[in-house]
Amino acid sequence: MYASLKDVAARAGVSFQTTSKVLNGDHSVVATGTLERILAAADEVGYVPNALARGLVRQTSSTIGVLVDDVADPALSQLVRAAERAAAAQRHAAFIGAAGHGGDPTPAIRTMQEHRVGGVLVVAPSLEADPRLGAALRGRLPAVSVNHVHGGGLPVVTPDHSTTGELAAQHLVGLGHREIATVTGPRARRVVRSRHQAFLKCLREAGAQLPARCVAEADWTPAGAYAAAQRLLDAGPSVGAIFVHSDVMTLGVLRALRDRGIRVPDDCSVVSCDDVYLAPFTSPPLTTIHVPFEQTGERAVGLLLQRMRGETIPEHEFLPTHLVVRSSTAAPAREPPRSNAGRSGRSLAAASAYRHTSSYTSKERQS
Amino acid sequence: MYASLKDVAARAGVSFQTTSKVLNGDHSVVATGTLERILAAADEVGYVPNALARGLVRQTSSTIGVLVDDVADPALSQLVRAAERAAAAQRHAAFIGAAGHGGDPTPAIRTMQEHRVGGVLVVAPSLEADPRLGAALRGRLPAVSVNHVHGGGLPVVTPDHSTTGELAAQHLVGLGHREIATVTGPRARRVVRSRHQAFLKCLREAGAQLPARCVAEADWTPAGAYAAAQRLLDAGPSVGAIFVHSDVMTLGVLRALRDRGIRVPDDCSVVSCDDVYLAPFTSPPLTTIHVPFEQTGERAVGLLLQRMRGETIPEHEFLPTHLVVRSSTAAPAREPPRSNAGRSGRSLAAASAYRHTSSYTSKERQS
DNA sequence: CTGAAAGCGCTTACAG
DNA sequence: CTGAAAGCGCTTACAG
Repeated sequence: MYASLKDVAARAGVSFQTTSKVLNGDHSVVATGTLERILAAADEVGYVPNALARGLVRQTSSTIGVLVDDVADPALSQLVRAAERAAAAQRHAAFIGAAGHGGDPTPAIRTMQEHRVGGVLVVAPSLEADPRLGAALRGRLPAVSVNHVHGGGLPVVTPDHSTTGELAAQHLVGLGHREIATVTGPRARRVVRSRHQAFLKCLREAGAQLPARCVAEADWTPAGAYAAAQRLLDAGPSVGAIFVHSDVMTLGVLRALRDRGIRVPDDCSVVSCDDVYLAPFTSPPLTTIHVPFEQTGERAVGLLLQRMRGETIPEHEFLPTHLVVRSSTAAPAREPPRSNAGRSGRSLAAASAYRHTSSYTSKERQS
Repeated sequence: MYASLKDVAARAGVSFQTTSKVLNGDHSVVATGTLERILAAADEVGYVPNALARGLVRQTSSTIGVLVDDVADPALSQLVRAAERAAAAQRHAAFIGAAGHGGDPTPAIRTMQEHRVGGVLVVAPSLEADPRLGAALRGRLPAVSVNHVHGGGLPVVTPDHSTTGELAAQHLVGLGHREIATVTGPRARRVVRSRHQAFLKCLREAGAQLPARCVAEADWTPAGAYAAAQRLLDAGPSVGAIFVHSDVMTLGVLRALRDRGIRVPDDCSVVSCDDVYLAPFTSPPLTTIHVPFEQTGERAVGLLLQRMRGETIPEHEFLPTHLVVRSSTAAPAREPPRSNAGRSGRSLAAASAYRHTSSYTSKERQS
């Protein structure tokens, strides 16, 4: 079906080896007439080089594998999109392989190995505690991960999760909130612990507290977060602000609040993280910590490609997050009046200290 | 780095050709002792077959390419996820290539060709009018598309878009609405025209009308839909119901309604399409036409794989959609009283005639 | 400036 | 039951 180098060579009247050199850009090697004949012949037969054969002889591959938990996750899909672009920009094709939701990543990695990918990008936070992931990769394949991998030894580039927790706490405290609660992701996750601990620490430093009944764990889904918010609201009636570990979960939290007639931000402020496309369009628009998923994907692939070229790359790299203020947070309304003046003063200062953005990602969609 | 067949053969004390046969499952061909020795040797050296070499000699490939507009689109990413799974289930690895947002799909297809994919799945509605897409594929590579491709000649499997329009119209009319408006996707798109025309036809049959000022076009983004809804509301004050061409756009429409103090569904009903993960968690939860993105992806890959095996497959296949009733639609409230009794009777009948679901997709997410 | 040789890791007839 | 040959489409020294 495809024309081979030999077909091109025959048509140009030269050997296929010479054809190979010319088509690989080594123009210095031939006389002008030959060059043109070869180029024309390649064009005429519609020559498309065979990357399989090339990979075989060069013992190197121009492909990477992207091992991903869930491409349909709004945050991960952004990351994967950026990763694919970065790979394509450096002329690398990307295999996509589903890690399989807490399932066994081994088959997907095995498939990638069979296809002799030059390296793999790991986008599988659900597998951070799975020893099979590191075991399958370590020492076998160049790899870069955007999440921690059990056993270590893999370069990691991630958004700075502790800053995320800090920014959320500072924002809430700065607005004057003291009755604070949080809906976290699964606490088995490092991201969750990083965010939560930094959040906690900041709160303590500001003299606010976070009793156990004000912490509810959820499973990253809106439904799970809905249930978690219910628990929170049942446990203690006076919640002035909630920090939620993802925009998608915030959908569930907002619904729980709405169901009880609690107004956001008048009765309760909500700050979350991620800043995915829906954040500017929830009701009300979300104040959230922007997590640079695109940059993470782009940078991770950049490092992976360096690594594949034999360069040394950093073991760990953090990408900064920042607060985006929209309309889901405000100073608390029904506090004792004595602190009102001071609080609103602080609140203004706090608001202007942060970057204010209301951009949203515009995107095509399907049928 | 990788052990080869020869390494395994040397260790087992047989020829590498015999090793090849055995490792490919042709156990009948050797004596029991040999079989065991080979299997053990392969295991010891950690043999991983080279798919590149195999593909080269077999002149066939166990890969497909997935050409996609935007992996980060909530609907397309669901489809892609299902497609990848279906491919993996049949032992095919998937390359992912971005068509590049209305840009040139040729480079991505070229890369896939270089890697000798066995076929390509097209998930690129934004390119349905681009002649380059069909030109690059037709007659060169087995392909199946989930959207129309300019010039035709490519098997297409899509959700049934005209039914989508019908279901929306029937639901609204059944509830008693007559003052209806719509926010459509870009009218250059076939999906949009199919949905819109069917919607229009159904409305007419029911004696409702849709004047031009009640039709606003948007670009699939929440922001675009927000602006479109503004135009609608500015043009004619009495809008009792809106049909929106996607859940994501509905985010913008709901915000526009909210901004004007129009309550949903009390003052205005909203029905949309897609039924992506956020639909049960908007404010209010969305009544929407469920579009089977997962099945579409799965089925499309199934057909592609058949096609790659040389089987004949249908030119066009439609997958059914269905209405999911949640809380964004209701019978109109402030109609003249004369028609109230009849309407509420109809409204009940209409509601019970449809499938009622409140499921949401639960999913893992990242870091 | 051009060509012939060797070989990447496999599979597939074909012999023995 | 096992092995030797040929060849998939390339690239990379090495000769001329």
